[in-house]
Amino acid sequence: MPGKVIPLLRRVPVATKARILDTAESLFMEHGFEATSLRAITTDANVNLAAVNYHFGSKEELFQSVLTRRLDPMNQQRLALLTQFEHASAPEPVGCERILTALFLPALDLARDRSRGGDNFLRLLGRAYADPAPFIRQFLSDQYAEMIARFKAAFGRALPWLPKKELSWRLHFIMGALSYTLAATDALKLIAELTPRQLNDDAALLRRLAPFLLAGLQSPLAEGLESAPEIVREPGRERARGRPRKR
Amino acid sequence: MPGKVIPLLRRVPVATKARILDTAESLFMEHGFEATSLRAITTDANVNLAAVNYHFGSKEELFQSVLTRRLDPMNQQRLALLTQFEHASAPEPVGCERILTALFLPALDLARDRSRGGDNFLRLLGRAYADPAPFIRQFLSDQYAEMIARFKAAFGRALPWLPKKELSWRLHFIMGALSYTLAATDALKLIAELTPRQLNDDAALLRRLAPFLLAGLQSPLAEGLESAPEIVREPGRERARGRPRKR
DNA sequence: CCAGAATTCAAACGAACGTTTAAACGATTG
DNA sequence: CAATCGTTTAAACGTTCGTTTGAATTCTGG
Repeated sequence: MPGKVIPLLRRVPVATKARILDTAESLFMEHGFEATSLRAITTDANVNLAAVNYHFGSKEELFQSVLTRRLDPMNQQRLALLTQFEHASAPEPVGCERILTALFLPALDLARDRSRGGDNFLRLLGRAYADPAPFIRQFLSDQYAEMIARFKAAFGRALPWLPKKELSWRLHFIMGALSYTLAATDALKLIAELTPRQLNDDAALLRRLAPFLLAGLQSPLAEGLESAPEIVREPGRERARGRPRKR
Repeated sequence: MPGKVIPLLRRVPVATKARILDTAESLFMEHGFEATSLRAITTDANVNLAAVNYHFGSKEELFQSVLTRRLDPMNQQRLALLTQFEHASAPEPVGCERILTALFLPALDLARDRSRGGDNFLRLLGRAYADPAPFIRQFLSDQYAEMIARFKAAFGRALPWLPKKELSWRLHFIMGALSYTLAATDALKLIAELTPRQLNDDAALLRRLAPFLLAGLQSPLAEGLESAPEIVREPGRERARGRPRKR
């Protein structure tokens, strides 16, 4: 085992590495981590099978590289934007809407940019969130830790009346809705009569999602669900209370 | 190929099938579909390796059986509850809150019932939503089609001022937040200082989620995100506009 | 221009996968 | 009891997987 090599600036290998990253991003997006083989990636990228292990070490490290390449700059943008807003509104705390904007805008920006993976990458990211593989969960936690902490603090200042615990919940819901919405755009076509173009337009999607989540975030504290009136256990059997249905 | 056999009521085989289902549910929950091998399932269930193919036909059909066993009754409960509410409030349309209750209560009921898989199953379901495998997506679409249509119509009557398209989006967000929240409860521990007990209590989770989504659902129509003030491309570099920060 | 490092390449490795097979088993039935 | 049918069993099948190897090749610095 000769150890990992740090390639200086050369011509060809850069192209190989980049081609692997692009192809891997596309295939991971389409089939998920487990179901995407290194052979499929290297074949599509027109590189040798061993190239992945040579340049990245392992399949897992390749996956992390695919994520980091886009995720790291995006989270940096989010933090920079939040900082910018904080300076602008100081000493007043930044409003919820602008915090949400700082969270969503970089994602929206990425979704629009085809040269940075466009919609595909965000979908891959959304799926990674729900992936059971421990190395993926650990990786995402590390990548997100700083950003989440900063945004949580900002929300806390914007919603001072909200208990810390409740804020945690709501932030959890926001990240969940964001991730899922990006990941599963084609799973629930049945919900919408949206045109296919609209369904794949993550930018429009994010613009719709933000006000929805803003309302939930700012909603007053409420008590829980009403208790069950009576759970009907037998499926299909419709109890004919009140006027019976004809036929 | 002697064709699939319909087992009449016998003693032992029922136990085998049930043991496979229970074990598969647990393992699929923990590692996902692809990463769970039939060998792991059959070993843990103390049955022969060939038992899965004998009783279910294939690994995919086993997975569908695992889902159907819980999902079908739950969706039937949802529909029955909605029907019940509709009868109770007729001729007035059912309010949003009660529709949401009809959607969440059966899930909450399932989460509480350890004998029906408890939290585990809902987490498995949430992950299935984001799974790229076509057979899973197709299966979920079929299973959910009727229920989604009924609930969408109900929401449409409760929110008559909302354009159909906007309603589709919001319903999409609701299902997304619900699925993701159930699936990824341990992925984002960093968001919350919730005790581990609370994190695994899907019932409490659903009770928190419902009011949050209700607020978003009922929110007035809004225009999109504010346009970008300026995306900062360089990470880390903080531009000192306005008063410069000390230090 | 040549020594040496970096990269590519074809081939193979061992392990794990889902599925199939054919025989053995065990309870039910005529 | 013998025949039968559903079930279980152990073994094997053919594939595919991620990774490793060692030689060939390409590029680079002195």
